[in-house]
Amino acid sequence: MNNGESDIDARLLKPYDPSSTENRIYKLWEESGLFSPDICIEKGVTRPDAKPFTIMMPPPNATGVLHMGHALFLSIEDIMTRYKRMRGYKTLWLPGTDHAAIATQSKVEKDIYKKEGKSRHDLGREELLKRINEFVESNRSTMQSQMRIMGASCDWSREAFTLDEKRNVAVKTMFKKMYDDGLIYRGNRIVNWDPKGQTTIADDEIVYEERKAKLYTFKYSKDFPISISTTRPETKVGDTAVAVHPDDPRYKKFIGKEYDCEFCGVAIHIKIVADVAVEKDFGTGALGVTPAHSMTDWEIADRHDLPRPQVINEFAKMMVGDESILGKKTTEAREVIVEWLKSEGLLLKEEDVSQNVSTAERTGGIVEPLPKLQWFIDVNKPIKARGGKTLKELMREPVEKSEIKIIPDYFNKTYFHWIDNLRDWCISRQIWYGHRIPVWYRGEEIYCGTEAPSGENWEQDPDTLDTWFSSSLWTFSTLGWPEVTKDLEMYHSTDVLETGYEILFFWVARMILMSEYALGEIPFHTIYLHGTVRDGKGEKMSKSLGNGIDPIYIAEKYGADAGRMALVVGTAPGTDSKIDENKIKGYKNFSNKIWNITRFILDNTNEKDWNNSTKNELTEEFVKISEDITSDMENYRFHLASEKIYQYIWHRFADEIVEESKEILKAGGEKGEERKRTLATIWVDCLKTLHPFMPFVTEEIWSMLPVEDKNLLMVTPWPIQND
RNA sequence: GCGCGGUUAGCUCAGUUGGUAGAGCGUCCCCUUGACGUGGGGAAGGCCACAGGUUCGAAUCCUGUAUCGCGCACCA
Repeated sequence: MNNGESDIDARLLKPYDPSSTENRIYKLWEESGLFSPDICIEKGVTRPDAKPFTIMMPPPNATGVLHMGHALFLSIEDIMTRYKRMRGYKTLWLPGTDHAAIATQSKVEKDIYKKEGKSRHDLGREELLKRINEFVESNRSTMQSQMRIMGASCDWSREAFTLDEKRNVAVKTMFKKMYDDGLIYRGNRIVNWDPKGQTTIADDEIVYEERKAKLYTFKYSKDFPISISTTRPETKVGDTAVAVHPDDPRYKKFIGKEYDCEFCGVAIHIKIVADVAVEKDFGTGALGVTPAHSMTDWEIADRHDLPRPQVINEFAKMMVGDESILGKKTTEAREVIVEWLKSEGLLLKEEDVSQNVSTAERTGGIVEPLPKLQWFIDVNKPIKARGGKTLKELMREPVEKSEIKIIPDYFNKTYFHWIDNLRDWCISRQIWYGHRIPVWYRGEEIYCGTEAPSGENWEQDPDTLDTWFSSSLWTFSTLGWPEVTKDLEMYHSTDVLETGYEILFFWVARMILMSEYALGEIPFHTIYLHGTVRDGKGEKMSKSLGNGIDPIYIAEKYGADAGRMALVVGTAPGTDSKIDENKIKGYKNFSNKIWNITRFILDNTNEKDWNNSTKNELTEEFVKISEDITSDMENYRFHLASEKIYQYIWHRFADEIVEESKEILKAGGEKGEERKRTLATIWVDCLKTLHPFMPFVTEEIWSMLPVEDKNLLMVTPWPIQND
């Protein structure tokens, strides 16, 4: 080569090959220990008094392998982490996985049933849990190796699992604390019951499906004065009232009256009540109130002190009536009752309507609202230790006061809207996989504690906790709480919570709740919400659709660097994106481009050029760009920062500066010497700036540069060190 | 029903505090130039959904309309 002054690394003579590079580089990083902030201090790359920067990884569900959505969040969080680490922060990105109680158990149950034809009851609690644990362990290690493939620079030494022993201590401690404060109570209340999964589910675990249904209009009996409409006549055997709007002139005269009816062989007692929840214009303007099997009716019953007989059981079968309906499925009973109405001449109208049917997200079962004895968290009870504020207020205030900033900010409104509609949180689940409720019973006695009570004949509550209970403790349970550890003091409150907007409520809001309640501080000051990664057609990628693109396949084919860039460039926070293999290919080409830029510069420079940085128009131009990019990084505009460095490197540095350098270098002389130093100076800073986005190829190139006293690029200071 | 968001080049999308529009991919033409053909040079292509308003000036702010998407609530 022209000067022959430096020996080019043999690797550079071939096109860049990510597959032979990335694994090796990751090993290098991991073996250096520098993902851990402690080691960074030990090795002198971070000052002991540096400010901490902390991200808790949203733990992926232990149900499967990583998909593109995970690849997106891993990329964004790794970008933030690497950037802050290079800025000198005591940087902690703590990884973990979520046991995802219902999702995991139902997956394993399904698999076992398919393979062995056995139900969980055939296996028993112990055996099922053993199987689930095996399944989870194997998934966890798969996911961990996948995160390594993506280049995640997280601190594996602190890795956590929402169902490990330490997290179990945190869960039990929190439960007891809330129980003692009267925030957790056991109550017989209406819940969403999934007859298929045989468990309660949260409001957020319901998926509405639009279906066709028939709306029947009828009277309970011939002498009943008001007709009502329903799509579920079978529930009417559980009616205790008819509600009308207080201002409805048609029904005013009936308010307060009571009637005894014989409805399909069941004696019912109906009181006419006035309630503003009733819409005058819907149906007949009169609502048959079934307190035990409808959420809104339950609330009406609260307001009017109505009895709430349960007429449908946990298997969605009728509990009352004669042999014509007793024990029958609700759908069968419906037909019987409709026939009865017809034969009695009570049916006035039958019309086709479409309605939203509540189904369980995980099992697809039709949700049957039922009264059940369950554990709840009271979100409206004033808490003495928190100045009489309620949990709702504790969730609302930090966002209201901008102590917590949501990016993009239009999610603030969604957040407040959700809080306003929030009801008490049902936290008990009738499944086996999860944190067991730390409550024991003996006759009438009840005991709540982190350990079983002493004495004979105590029986622990068989239920487990909603998986979100344990994940809501994530920002501090990962740091050792309830123990006051050094980590907890150093890294909590954390800095950024990066996650998908779809779990703003399930998870993010509840972390705010728990942190404010237990520690009296915010769990993080910034919430960065990313969108959903969709396929080329704009459909949500899912296993059931079979349209998922495996990020590992992408990493193998194009390199993790290319995949990361494709996911990040131009993807504004909060907006959905489509994955496009062509785009990824483009960034693979970019990897090769910077590979060859390096070859050109190394070909034309000497060791001294790399250790004698210079300052001139070109270097100053890059400083400006670098400052601009730094400002983007500080303001979470990674989609712009990544694009800018890409633009600069390819279309300014390579296309123009390198091109014009060919002439200048040929001419030689002092100008040529200065140009060599310029190229080296700018290129060093380009690699640093690009490193958070494309860590592998930049680290690999860095290792080949004749820069003196260099450390790994991942801990080399960022070009701009002031904000 | 309530709320939120999108509507910008053929496609996918950026556009930070208002200063008459950008990228990637695609298309067309040219270039076997010593870093790279996974490349280089050039070109075409947009009344920034529509209608008003504020402003010296609007893709950007305000009002309304259309349309697509999402969230919540829910019809008993």
